[in-house]
Amino acid sequence: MEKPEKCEKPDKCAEKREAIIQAALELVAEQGFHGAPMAMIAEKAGVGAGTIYRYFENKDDLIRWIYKNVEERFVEVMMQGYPEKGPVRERLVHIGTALVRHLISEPLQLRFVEQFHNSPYGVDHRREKIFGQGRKDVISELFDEAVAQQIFKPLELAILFSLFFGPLVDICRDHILGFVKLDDALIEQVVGACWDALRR
Amino acid sequence: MEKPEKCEKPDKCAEKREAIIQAALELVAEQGFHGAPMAMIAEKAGVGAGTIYRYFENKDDLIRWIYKNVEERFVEVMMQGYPEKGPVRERLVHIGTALVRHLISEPLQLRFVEQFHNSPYGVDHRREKIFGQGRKDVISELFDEAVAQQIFKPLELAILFSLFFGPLVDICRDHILGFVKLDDALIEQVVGACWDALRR
Amino acid sequence: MEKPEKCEKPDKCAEKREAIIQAALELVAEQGFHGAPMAMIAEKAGVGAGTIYRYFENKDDLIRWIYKNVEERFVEVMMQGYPEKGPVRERLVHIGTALVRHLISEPLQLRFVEQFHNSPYGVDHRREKIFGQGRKDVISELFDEAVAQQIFKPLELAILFSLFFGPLVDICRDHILGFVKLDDALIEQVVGACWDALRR
Amino acid sequence: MEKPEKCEKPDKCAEKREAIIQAALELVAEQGFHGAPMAMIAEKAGVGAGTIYRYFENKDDLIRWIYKNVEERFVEVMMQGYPEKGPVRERLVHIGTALVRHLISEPLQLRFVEQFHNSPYGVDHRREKIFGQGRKDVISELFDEAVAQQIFKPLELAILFSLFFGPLVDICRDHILGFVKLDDALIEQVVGACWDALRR
DNA sequence: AATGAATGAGACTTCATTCAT
DNA sequence: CATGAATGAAGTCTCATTCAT
Repeated sequence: MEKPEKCEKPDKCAEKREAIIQAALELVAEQGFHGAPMAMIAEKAGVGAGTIYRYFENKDDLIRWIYKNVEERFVEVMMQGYPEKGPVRERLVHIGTALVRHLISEPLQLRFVEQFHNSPYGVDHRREKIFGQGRKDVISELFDEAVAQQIFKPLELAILFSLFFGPLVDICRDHILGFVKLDDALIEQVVGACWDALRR
Repeated sequence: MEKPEKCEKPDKCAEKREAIIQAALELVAEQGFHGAPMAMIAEKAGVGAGTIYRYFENKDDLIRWIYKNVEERFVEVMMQGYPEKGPVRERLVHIGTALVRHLISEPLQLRFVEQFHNSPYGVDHRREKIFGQGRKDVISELFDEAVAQQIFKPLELAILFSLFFGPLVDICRDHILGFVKLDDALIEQVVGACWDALRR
Repeated sequence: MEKPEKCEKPDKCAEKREAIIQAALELVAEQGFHGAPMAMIAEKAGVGAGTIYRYFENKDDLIRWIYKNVEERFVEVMMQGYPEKGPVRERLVHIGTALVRHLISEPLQLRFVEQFHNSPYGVDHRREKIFGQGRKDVISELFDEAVAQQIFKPLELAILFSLFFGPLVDICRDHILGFVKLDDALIEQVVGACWDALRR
Repeated sequence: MEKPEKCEKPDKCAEKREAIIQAALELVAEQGFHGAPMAMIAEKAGVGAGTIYRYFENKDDLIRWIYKNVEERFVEVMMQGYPEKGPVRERLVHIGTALVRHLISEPLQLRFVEQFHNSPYGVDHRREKIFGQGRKDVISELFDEAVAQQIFKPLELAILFSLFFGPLVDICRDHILGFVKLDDALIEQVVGACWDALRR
């Protein structure tokens, strides 16, 4: 992930960039898009309003960039300690558990992603994700493999993803909002339930 | 679906009300809240800008009213032909199938509801829904019963709901956006998968 | 004061007219012009919004008509029991006392008049009053006479009026708003003070 | 007359602020509140519509700020050259004369204040002025002293103020509107008349 | 490179007035 | 005649973006 703008003092610049991103992330996560005007983001980041435009073309660009980063972070987390050689179930449980643990430890990221999905760009993004499958990622490969081995139900990838990730994200949201209280045991049960949905 | 405003000429009034509701529903569903200014709603409905305010106190009121109605419609649909005396699985499959059929036949309603959930009122609404369980509805009762009979996993209602309804809604969205193509056979499979997630 | 609109059922019409006038008077007096929209006046008067326009050309016309009536009422009150043959002081005290008594017994009329004086028409009205002295009224004659007899200071009528009526109206307003408490004795003192201002 | 908003370039900012204040003062004075929409104020001030909101939170804030300043200016003017040690009559005449001279030289300020007094805030302001007499000002002290020395009639402060200031303001308004023509001699006579109203 | 004051399009809402019923 | 639903111009205020410093 290269920095889209050149900068002579990398440290200083990276700092400001990060401050802007963090401020925008927090505001959008906590107040929604409509509660995150550029002026407020700038103030919270401790920079001038015009400065944001030196790092991002416009508000959309900023938002999209944050989304991309957060999503990549999700993948990183799921790949950390991924038992590449383990059986399908172990690999899937690892992914689900890692994701849930991350989401509830980074509530702002989850809330941001949810805000993003409902917006003009949300749909575009998902379209690109599903159809622009240029590069098969590890998770897609796992699902494909499980289908091929007749461990999973013979369904399209998009559907399998919804069956597995949909409930996990919903339940994490409920945890963050205080509607349910996840602990290690419960996480295991929930991930297990999602596994059941996929299993033949 | 009662008419909250008095009106001397029910026909004419109901027409305009419906036109406003339909216009707002479409615009919000297709463009998001941010793409549905009151002036545009009025124009699409073929009424003057001020006319909306004869039927709804303000924009929030309009949006909430639509949401409430759409949600009630969802429940109605799920309850239509509900096999009250049938086994748990049959009842659950009926609910899931009916919901999916309705959602993909009324794509605007689904998109609207998704937009609504991300907004200042979205969270409040869910909170009230989960904690203000004054009146147990038929669906909650079904789930409670299935847990008591040890047919479902022993999990909280909120979690069971996420496991069952979360993927269904996600997949319907993907169908609407053209990412997957649901037919009767596929619907059955998907609902079956969600059942598997709940089953002990 | 003829009724500007013809009407076949004088009773019914007069009733509606009065209701409209009373409603407008109250609303303007209590909430100011900005708190008295036509729709609210109509509702308070128990008539349709459009009905007002059968009796008055527009809002300005309504307001002006009320003002004219209220002002005429003031004159009537001051002329009631007016000691035409009495000495100047007695006549003036009668006028002042009668006015004060009326104003504090009809707070709405006072408040309305004050609202009226500050408005686009307020100035026009005063201009006409001062320069369009076509018909000398009794009060102007009294002041002229008092000046001629060298009882009053040799000042213009407009100034003498301000010296006498200005404080009286102000003090009545303060009474209505609860800032001072007028009783018969105090009224006498205040009118006496205003007399002192005029006296040579 | 402190600047309530911070600004890095005092000169430029103060200029715009002043332009906005002057524009609002003129429009309100000449056309009333109803004739002074924010867009018109902005245009007259030669700034963008949104700019006003960098200096004032909202329209009320702008109006109140102007009023406060104008009122303070009135007090300043009356206190300039105030003969603190002189006899009561001299002090009072100074106050009255200074006020009248100022009002007729700054007709916009007088008209503005009169507009202000008739408005939702007008009454509140007067109430606070009369009852919230936390800090006795010089003028109140003068009146209190004159009552104590039995120079003035034994009346409440609010009444004495109405007797003295009421006619002065009214007459200044008439001068501004061209109904009377004040000169030094006439001012002296009028102030003298108001003194007579107070004197025992 | 950074700032933040300035901008003005556009959002929501109100209300005097009209006109079909 | 009376009604009140409908209208749309106009009001207040917000905010993404620009640009002089």
